[in-house]
Amino acid sequence: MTTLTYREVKIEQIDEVTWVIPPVRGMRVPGKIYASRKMMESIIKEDESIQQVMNVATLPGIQKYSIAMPDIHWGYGFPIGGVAATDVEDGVISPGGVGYDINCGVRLARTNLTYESVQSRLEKLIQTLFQNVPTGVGAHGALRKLSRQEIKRVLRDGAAWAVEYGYGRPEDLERTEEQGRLQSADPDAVSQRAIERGQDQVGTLGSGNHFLEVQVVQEVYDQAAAQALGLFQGQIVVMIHCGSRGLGHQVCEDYLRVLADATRTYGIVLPDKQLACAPIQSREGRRYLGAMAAAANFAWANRQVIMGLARKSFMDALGISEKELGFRLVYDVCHNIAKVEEHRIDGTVKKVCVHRKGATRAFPPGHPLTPAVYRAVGQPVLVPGDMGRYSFVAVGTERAMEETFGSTCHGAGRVKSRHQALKEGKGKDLIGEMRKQGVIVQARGRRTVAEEMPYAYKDVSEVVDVMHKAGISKKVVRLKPVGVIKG
DNA sequence: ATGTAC
Repeated sequence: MTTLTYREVKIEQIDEVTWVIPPVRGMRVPGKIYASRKMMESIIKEDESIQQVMNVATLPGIQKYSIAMPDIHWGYGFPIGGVAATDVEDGVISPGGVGYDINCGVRLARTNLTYESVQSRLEKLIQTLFQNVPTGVGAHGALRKLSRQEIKRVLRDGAAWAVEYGYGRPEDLERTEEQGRLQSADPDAVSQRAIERGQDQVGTLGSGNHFLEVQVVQEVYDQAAAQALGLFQGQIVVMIHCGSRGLGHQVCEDYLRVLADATRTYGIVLPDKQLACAPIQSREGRRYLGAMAAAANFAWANRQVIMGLARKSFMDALGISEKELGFRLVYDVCHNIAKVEEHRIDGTVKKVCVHRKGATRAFPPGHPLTPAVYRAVGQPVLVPGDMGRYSFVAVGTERAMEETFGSTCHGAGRVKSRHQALKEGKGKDLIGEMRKQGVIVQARGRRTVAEEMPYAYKDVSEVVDVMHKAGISKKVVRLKPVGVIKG
């Protein structure tokens, strides 16, 4: 074991994949980072994210540790790949701890199909998906434009709204984190402008790192868990990664302003303005939590509708029945959210507000919030990688409850900036290169493809392996993309 | 992430 120095602070390695930052300069708790030594060295060099872990540790009411996953990188105020739990009674809530894309998340659907059986018709399938699921920054028009009243129902009911309209089955809800609906949602706390932005965007994918991928189960690490999740080697599955679109973005923007004022009102002293926050029990704090929950519900409805569009695309493109297809939700996780949960701290169960920003809930086998169908194996964890290599499915553990407020990593993390990736991708036939590697890509813009190419990302397997070694989440399967639609 | 700047 060893130490590394960051801005004159000695970061101590406590085991192969865990590092602790001592509480210095106003930190109320230590920092804890999961990473290999190699990763840790590059994290220290790369950006401000270690400083952000330390900044988060100064927040009023923070419990145990300011935590970061191996896919940590710089974000607005809080690092992306960070977890912070604050005491519900005397702690704060911060929009920076959730991020702009409220309930950005991932959903995985399984099918009865094998790669072998669809390989020759894959081109048509990807084209059909691209036609049916609107992609791109301003993507709109998957459904008729919804009235303001209807959007309020989306904000209140989440995924259940979409199921009611035929974009899924009631059992999908049992396989969605929080059953696809936070009851604390307060649609009246969402601005008129945010609602207007959402009216035409339910069922749209968006841009950036958002995607819909047709993938193949490439390797099974845990046969029993894979079977419980309905997964098998060679199987075709669909991964959907997107969030709350313009509506969630507007909610974040609106409340950053509100909470910047609240920070002053309540006399909270912060090392960085971007950590703007308010006591959870304050009027401003409660209102943000209500609006955030409403935006989270919008994101669940969005992913549920997209899944419905994908199901229909499969049936149409392949000319098969619903029964032959066997399209079923495996699970849907949030990557960007703050939620009130119960956790054991110093031997007593306490209500805390867990901010997960670029982190995944990873509840263990037996936990009451792990769906009954997965109670024996643990809550599924979905970790997208890059569009060329692979993504992972894992499950949560008891260790996660003890050490990370039931949380694990969420993705690969960038290794190159968007700008740098764009520069290097210029003049290259990136889509052609992907095709040679067996991945059909359909995208709205060439720029997004360049920004999102595999070389722009770290190897997600290294990230997942760190969390596996730490015992926080357990690998179940690896998924290889064969078709991608993007913004 | 985002009607990529009110």
